[in-house]
Amino acid sequence: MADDQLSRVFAALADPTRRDMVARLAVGDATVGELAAPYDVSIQAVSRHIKVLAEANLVSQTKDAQRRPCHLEAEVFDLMTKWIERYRQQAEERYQRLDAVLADLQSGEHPINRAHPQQGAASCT
Amino acid sequence: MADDQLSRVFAALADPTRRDMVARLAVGDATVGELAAPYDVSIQAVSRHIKVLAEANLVSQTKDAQRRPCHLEAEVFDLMTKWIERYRQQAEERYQRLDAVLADLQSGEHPINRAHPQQGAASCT
DNA sequence: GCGCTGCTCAACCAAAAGGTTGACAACTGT
DNA sequence: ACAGTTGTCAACCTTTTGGTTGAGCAGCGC
Repeated sequence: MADDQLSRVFAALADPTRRDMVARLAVGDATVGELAAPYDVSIQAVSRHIKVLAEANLVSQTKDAQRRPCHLEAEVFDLMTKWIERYRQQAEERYQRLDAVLADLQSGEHPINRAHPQQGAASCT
Repeated sequence: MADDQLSRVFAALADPTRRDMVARLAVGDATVGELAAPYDVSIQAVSRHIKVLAEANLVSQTKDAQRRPCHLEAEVFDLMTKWIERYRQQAEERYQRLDAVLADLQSGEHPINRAHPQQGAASCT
């Protein structure tokens, strides 16, 4: 995995166990032990999962005696959403442009030489 | 990596090279060779990156003579966005509920026994 | 002070990811 | 028909990941 923020976030969420933990933390903070309970892996393994989530800034841990309550940091989600939204929109726009071209062709105005705006030539703005 | 859809998508996007390819495909379809050009890895490596993206249903490939043009399938983004949105909202709601509790405490009405809706007890609906 | 609880660190292991090179399949164009 | 282009598959290697167990640190309660 590369060590940039976005890669860490995606990689952290690529594991179903970790996604599950995020889901649990969304309803309320929980200690390491509480988080570990539902799974039949060692508590050390869970501790490491949490570490991965923490390094992706998806959760933060505070101190409460021996306990280390975990808290979900929802802001990082924005980073992902922004990335996703960007390319989704771009792809959609491109799709609509394609539709326009096809419609144009149908109307028979410029019969040839417009169907292949090959790769990049279409990057308006 | 686990083999469920969501895991595959997140894992696929955890690699900056693959994210980069998605970005390029958002502006327009491209062949394997075209996609490989900017990177100084073998074309086989790129081919495999594409395979990963394809298995995550993020791209599809068609045939054009020897070429295999890649096309971005933006729909899968919805899957991620939905997952993210769900837990972001849940976390936000929880945050607001906490605010309400704090305000309640401030007003001095129920001074004790409401500050710890411990883990899960707060799961309304 | 001492033992228990809660968690993390370290060493180790198996499996997976990501890269390489070499072979080769499929299609083009002459 | 044959050479060249484009892409994939297979074998191999190294690094990372996710799990294990054992040791140990820190804080609480008695």
